[in-house]
Amino acid sequence: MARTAGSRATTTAPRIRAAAERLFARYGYAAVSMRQIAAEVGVQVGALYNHTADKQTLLFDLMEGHLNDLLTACDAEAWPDRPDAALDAFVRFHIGFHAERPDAVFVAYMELRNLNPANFMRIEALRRSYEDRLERILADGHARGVFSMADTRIATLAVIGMLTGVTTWFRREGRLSLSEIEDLYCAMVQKAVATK
Amino acid sequence: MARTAGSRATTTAPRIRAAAERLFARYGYAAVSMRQIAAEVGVQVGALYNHTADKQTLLFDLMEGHLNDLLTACDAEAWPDRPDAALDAFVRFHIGFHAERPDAVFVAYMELRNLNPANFMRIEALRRSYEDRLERILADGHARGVFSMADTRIATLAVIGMLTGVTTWFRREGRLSLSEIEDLYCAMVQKAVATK
DNA sequence: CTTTGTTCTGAACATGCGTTCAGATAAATT
DNA sequence: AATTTATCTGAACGCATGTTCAGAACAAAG
Repeated sequence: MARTAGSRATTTAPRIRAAAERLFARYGYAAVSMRQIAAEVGVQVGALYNHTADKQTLLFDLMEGHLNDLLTACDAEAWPDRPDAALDAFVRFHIGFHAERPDAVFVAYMELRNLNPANFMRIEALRRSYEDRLERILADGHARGVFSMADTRIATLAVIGMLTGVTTWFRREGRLSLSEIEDLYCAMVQKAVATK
Repeated sequence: MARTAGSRATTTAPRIRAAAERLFARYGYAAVSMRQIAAEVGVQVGALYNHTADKQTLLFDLMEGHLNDLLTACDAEAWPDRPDAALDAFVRFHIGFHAERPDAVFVAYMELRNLNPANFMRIEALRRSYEDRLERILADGHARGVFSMADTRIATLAVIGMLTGVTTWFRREGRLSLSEIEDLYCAMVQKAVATK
């Protein structure tokens, strides 16, 4: 037997990515073998190499894809002009976007050390670019006297950290709905950076 | 050749743990081999098994040791009675303690998925126990009318997330000193949970 | 219906893995 | 000084790893 009926790259390639994302998120990049990914897709190991150069590239493509999706979705939002409204929008966007793709988020945040230096730098640049969008909102609010924080960069990191934490414990069946959680975080973030 | 001069368990065992912690933090548990750890210690692979049952136990012992240190240090602090002062103390304690041992923190937060279920439950219980110490401060402040947050549990998770984020970017040679960072976070955390 | 190009299988490659163990050597105890 | 115990070396175990490749099977194009 060789090639089976109905096999096509446009089908197989995304299935490989999906399987890799699931497995990397669950067990970690280094702990997952190409054979496990192949088995999940229902294909022999060798076939993977028709769709990816190697395991490292597979990881990088997942991360880059996720961060590109994030930036694209972020730029597609309708951002209010008022800084406090924009900050609310950012909090809701971040929590919502991340809650929808926990596996991608997990991989993008946990597997950085498994990237080679060149790939690491590219991913870091994308992440920094995302953080900058929040930093701009905070800096704008500060300039217009709506927010008051001693250090805008640290405030950015603090808010990102606070929001990203949600991904580690949020469960759809949990006590609170996503929009309730968004409300709570909006309130806390606003107070944290508000003018006294 | 066999056993070399000056070899003793009281020396070797901690060196194994230290090497494992460093390597696990840098490359991840699954990506590090027992042979790498042995080479770092300056010993043959087989010798590791005089000091640890297996690789999994080595990981678990590192995590458990770190969390026990954390809880012990936390309980040894002199906690002010006033909730706002206690919260400040917690912020400073958390940031300071974690900044001193970045490798242990990294391992304890990133390698949870490499624990077997029984070990995972024990580590999670320790972590939850630490979170409870913050939650008690917040709940106390809420009861005494000093703090005001819609949901104490979520506020706990938000603060922990915010503080833990520091570990991912803090560098001793960075723009701000640790105590400056503690000051900034104290201010933001206090505002986030303050009565309006 | 033949040709062309794509995508698969199945097997192989060298290398590395966690773990075990017999035997050697050093330290501790008597 | 002799004996016991702890700790190490060096080699081996079976198995898994990422990657490659020849050849087979399919889909699409002419």
